[in-house]
This record gives sequence, structure tokens and C-alpha cells, in this order.
Amino acid sequence: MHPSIITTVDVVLFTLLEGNLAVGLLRRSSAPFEGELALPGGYIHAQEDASAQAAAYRVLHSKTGIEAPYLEQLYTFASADRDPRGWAVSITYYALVGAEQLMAQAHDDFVLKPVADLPALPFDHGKIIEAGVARLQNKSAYSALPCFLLGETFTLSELQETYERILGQKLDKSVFRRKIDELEFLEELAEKRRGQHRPAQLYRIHPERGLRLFDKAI
Amino acid sequence: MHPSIITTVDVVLFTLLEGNLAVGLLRRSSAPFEGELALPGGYIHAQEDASAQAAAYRVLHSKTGIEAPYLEQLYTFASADRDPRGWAVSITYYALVGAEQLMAQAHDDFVLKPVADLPALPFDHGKIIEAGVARLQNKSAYSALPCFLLGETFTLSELQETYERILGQKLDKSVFRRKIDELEFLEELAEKRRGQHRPAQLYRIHPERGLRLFDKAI
DNA sequence: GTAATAGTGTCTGTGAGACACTATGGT
DNA sequence: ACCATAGTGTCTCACAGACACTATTAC
Repeated sequence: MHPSIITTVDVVLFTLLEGNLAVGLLRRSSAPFEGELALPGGYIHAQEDASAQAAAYRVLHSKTGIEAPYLEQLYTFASADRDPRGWAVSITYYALVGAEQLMAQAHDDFVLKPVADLPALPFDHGKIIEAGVARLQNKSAYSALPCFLLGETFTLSELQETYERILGQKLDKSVFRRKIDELEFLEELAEKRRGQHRPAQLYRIHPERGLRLFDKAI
Repeated sequence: MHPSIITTVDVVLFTLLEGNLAVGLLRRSSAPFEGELALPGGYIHAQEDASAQAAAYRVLHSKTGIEAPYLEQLYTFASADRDPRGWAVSITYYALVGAEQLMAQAHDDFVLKPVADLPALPFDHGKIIEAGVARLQNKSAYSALPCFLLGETFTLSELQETYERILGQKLDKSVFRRKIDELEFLEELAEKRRGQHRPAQLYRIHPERGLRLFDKAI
């Protein structure tokens, strides 16, 4: 067998921190780069993991405590020079989770950093996050993906705000609602969200319906 | 180090065979599945390959003779059960090449099969090709990708025909030309293609300009 | 009532699609 | 002259965007 190729998974976990897109990082417990903040990741365990996706779920859950409602393969970074230990393959995934669920599940040492203000990161983790942000933005423009950054239930205003944060641009309320309506991926709930003013209709992602795609950018 | 994870690359090479989308296959020279048709692929050589992409280029060129003008990472298939030899990672790539260049470069044992009529393939190569076709179709609808299935130079009618073959639908000539025009990724050449009737303007992909994207489906 | 947010109605300009038209070569 | 393909012009309908409007609650 060909020797010594390291096979790992790394996960970019996104959430909204005070309305800003943020990623979860952990301090590394061992060399290389011990003590530095980095993406949660780890070796694939051939005996334990049925697939790389299963490995990503395992690593994310065991290292951070989080069970993300959305997780998808991002890209595979594989080269001789990205890891001081040797030729390394990292199958990367990105995951989305609502802030509330994250706070409830995350271990104490899990750190959130806004993507707009990231520290320098070891390995090529900076590039990985960049790729994740690009993918999230791109896919959000054509799909219902941002729903997964909210809680189980949410209002249309909250959803619009989330799209605006991710895409970095204001959207027209009327246009936004028309498009969301057309996709038919939300289920109207019986309750409303009550605040200081007129209560807002609550929605959740329609069970039974997968991730819908727009035919044009939102 | 964790033992015995196989790390390979596989390449889905697309071309047009009499106007139909086709993939290139090779008879395997060793077990498992010796003698069966399969995607060109091979182990990553840690000593030789600087990156997985470099490995894909090396494998494709050394096994088939082809130097593809376009090659991009597709997806990474990684699980315990996809290869009888054990836990296996395949970083897959898809590549595009014009029929003319393919005929000039390909080794004799390289076989083209139309994607509409594929034989059963070993491993999960059927799934890999499926993913490649889906990606090609999707990306073609939003980009200049189909250019790479033609030769160095081509007419707008040829390009439109190629889009129609990949997307599986007729396109309006006038609309098609408007959109191609807007992208500004073609360079008008001095020559024309002469046939039975009115000669057609020849174009090539503009050097210096990368792969342009439409903002809507073509 | 007033303020503030939720949610809807309507007008308009743009542009995709449809299709007819002109252009230019071979025979 | 005629045919086949290359290439262009134009009309229209749909719809995205803009924005004003109404609705409903807390206070």
C-alpha cells in the first residue's frame, strides 16, 4: 500500500452571532499547532466510521457537542504541503445550526468568531472557511439554506434579515415574500411571535420537503 | 497513524461522440474487477504528486494520453463499503475535452461510452458518473463550460448545439446569441467556417478571461 | 390615538422568449 | 434563381423591483 497519507475531516460550523455570520473554532489539544484555534476536525476512523460524512458528524458531535441539522460536503483539500505531518487529505464539510441550539449543546471550550474578523488560523483552515463562506453565500442566493441558521420556528422578517446578513445586501420585503411563497417550502404554524408590536406569523421548514432551489437568484 | 485507508483519484472525462455526451473508460489491468471497464483512476503518489489535482492530471495523462483543457474537482466518495480492498477515499474530478483532441491524444485502449447508454460499472463508478453529469448540466446552464467540449475554434451554431445536447432542450437562436454576447467571453477570429452554405463566424474562448458565469440559467 | 412592525396591492421598466425577417454563401 | 444556414430586428407578456398602502398589535 502506498504509505503515510493522512486522511481527515474538518467541519466549518456556521451560525449567527448577534446577527453576524460566525464560525466555530476549538483550541487544538495536541501538536501540531497545539493550543491554537482551529476548525474542529480529526482523523477518519476506519473501524468506526461508515463514511466520511459519518466521520464529520462524529467529529463535530464528539468535539463540540453539536448535532447540526444541516451538513454537506464542501471540498477536499489534499496536497503535500498543507500539513507539517506529511501528505494530507482533508475532506471538508460545512454545517449550519441555529444560535439557540448551539448555545444549548456546545461544549464550554467551543469558540465563535465572526467571519468578518477571523484570526490567522493553522494549516489551510483560513482557505477552508473562505470556501465555506463562498459556498454558503452562493447556495443561499438560490435556496432555502439560511433557514437552518434560525431556530425550529421563525418569522418571515427574521428569515429576510438572515438572507440579508449572509448575502450582504438589503432585499425588498414584497419581492422576498413573493419568492419564498413560490418555493412552497415553509409551513405556516398556528402560533405567532409576539413582541412590542403587531405579532408575526411563525413558520417552520416543511417536513417532507427537501431543500428547494430557486431558478434565479433571490 | 490510523491504518489502511486507501486514497485514490478518479476522473470522469467527458467529450462529445457524434453529438452525444460520452465518458471515457478503461479496462482495469489488475484486481479487483480486472478486465472490466472503469473510470481512469489510481492511487495518490505521495512522493510524486504535489496535490490531488496534480494526481488527477497525472493519472489521466499517463493512463489515457489526454491532457484535458478543463479539469475540476467533482466530489469525494469515501466510505467503508465502496471498495473490496477496504476503507477507500476517491477524490473525483471531471474533465472536458474536444473530440478532435481526444482522438489525437488518446491511447488505443481508451473507450468512449455515451452517458445515455452506460454498462454496469465496478465500485461506485456509476454514481460518480451520475454526479459528473449532474454537475456538468448544472454548471453549463450558468456558464461557458460547454466550450471545452468543442475544439479550439467553433461557431455559435456549434456552441448552441452543444448546449442543447448537454441540457437536453432546444434553445432560441436569438436569445442564445444575446446571452453569449453579454458574457463577453468569446473572441471573434479573422476566419470563418466554410460549409455548404453561408460561412459562419469562428470564435474561440477569450484568452485572459476566466470561466464566466451567467446570473440566470441560459 | 400613536408608534412600530407585519403584511399586501399596484405600477412600471426591463428583458426573455417567440418569431419573422434579412444576409450570404454554395450549387 | 434557389436553398440552406448565418445572423438580426422587433413585439409582447411576465415579472422583478420599487414603493405606497393597509393591518394589527403594544403602550
